[in-house]
Amino acid sequence: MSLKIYNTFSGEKEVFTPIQEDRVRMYVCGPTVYNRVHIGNARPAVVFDTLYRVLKSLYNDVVYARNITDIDDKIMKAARDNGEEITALSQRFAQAYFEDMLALNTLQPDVTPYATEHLPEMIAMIEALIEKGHAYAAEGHVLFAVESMESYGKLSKRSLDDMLAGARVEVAPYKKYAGDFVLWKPSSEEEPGWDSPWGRGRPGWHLECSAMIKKHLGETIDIHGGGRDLTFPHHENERAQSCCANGVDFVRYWMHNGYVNIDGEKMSKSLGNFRMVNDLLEQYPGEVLRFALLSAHYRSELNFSADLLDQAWRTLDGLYGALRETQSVTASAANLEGTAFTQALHDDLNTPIAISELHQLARDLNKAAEAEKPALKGQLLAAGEMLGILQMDAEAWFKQSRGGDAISEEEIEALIAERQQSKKDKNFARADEIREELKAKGVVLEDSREGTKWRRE
RNA sequence: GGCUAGGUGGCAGAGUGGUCAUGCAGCGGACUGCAACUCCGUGUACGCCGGUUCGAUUCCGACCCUAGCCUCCA
Repeated sequence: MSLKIYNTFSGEKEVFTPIQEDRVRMYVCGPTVYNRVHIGNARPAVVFDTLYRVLKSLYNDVVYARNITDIDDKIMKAARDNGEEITALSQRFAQAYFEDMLALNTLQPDVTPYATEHLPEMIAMIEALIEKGHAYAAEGHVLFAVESMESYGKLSKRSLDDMLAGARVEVAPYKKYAGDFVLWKPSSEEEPGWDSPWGRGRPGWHLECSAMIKKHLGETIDIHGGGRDLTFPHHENERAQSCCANGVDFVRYWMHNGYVNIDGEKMSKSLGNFRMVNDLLEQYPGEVLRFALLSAHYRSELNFSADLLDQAWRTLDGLYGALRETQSVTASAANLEGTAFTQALHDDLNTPIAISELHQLARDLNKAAEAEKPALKGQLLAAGEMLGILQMDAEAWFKQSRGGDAISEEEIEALIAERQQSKKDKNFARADEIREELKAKGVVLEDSREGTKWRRE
């Protein structure tokens, strides 16, 4: 048993070894709360939630932190546009985020730190950086001097020269070097701000994660995750701040998930081609969204479409079908250790392979002799739990609404009863008529020895 | 321009130097009053051109194409 993780820093798949035995500290970048989140934002939440489940199955002491960025220029702008208090707006969208993520069956992280609650820690970190010669104050700003760090750029694999050669940004006059980034910036009267040794102002974006990681997880953590687009500049800068301020290694394993694309293009707030989780949840169960996100390997790009979601839904139907057929079977406790399913997840979280094993388990369960069913059902449920799926009551899964104004359960049951009588009377014409009538309303009937089951589709 | 990924069957999506991914859809069969579910069977797939090799989708090189980062961004 050994978990392997692809480390962005080394560019290789590595055997995962925690700093301390049986103890793992993981941090994942959470949302900036100025908007509902889109499905692309949901991907890291789902991916690292799955990793969290795997880690918990392997280690006793796992702490997972995911932050809320509640101070940011975009939040300030949104609040101004709405004529709303910043805190009211950020709290509203933080709450919305929690609801969306809950719908995707993500477990609650152990720690959810807020940027605005860590100003003293951030200011202390800046002071340490200035003291050690890695930062300087200029015109109310404090900047990180990237040239002061020899390995700056190593995470994102770029050299300062390359970056400046391709730079499309005007260099602010207070910067000593074009690549320097902001640790602290001044706030005007109407802007939110905190008192600091450099005047009233607010922190740069990267600083909060550095400060919160140090406070909640320690100076060196095991895993730091987030979307691929955070590699640079966000994580590169976090790394610079933390390494230089603390003088020790910052992160052992850096993990980055690929994008969710729409029509082959990255989905992003700035492109305006995003699909909001909240909107999608009106048409699809959260479990379908989650499954769709796990259907590709986390480092691959995932092309998002209605077709993808429909396929995900049908696939889950198939898996739930096996559970529905064995509803009377009591699942026995399962040990997934050493199974192909577990091996797949331990191989850099290969969820597509893990899912293919789920299909194998479902097929085995469908074919199994009675005596073998409890064990197989237990395995299927345990594997599903590791992926955060298949935990719903199977009957309820098939009866849940699939959007639109649906026929009620009472009406369905009444028609099924009528059909049952028609069949008894050998009135198959009427029986078929009812089948067709229900099918037109999105209800499929399945006859079996035990009676008639139905599901929406 | 610099840097980084990637191009797999109708679709989604793994993987590998030499019988098989897997799923959805399709087709054939079993089952069924009819269906559905389920089960069984079924597919000339690996961007293009060279090279290495007994053998390459998998290794090497060139080329074409796509996406991403270099600016807020999961």
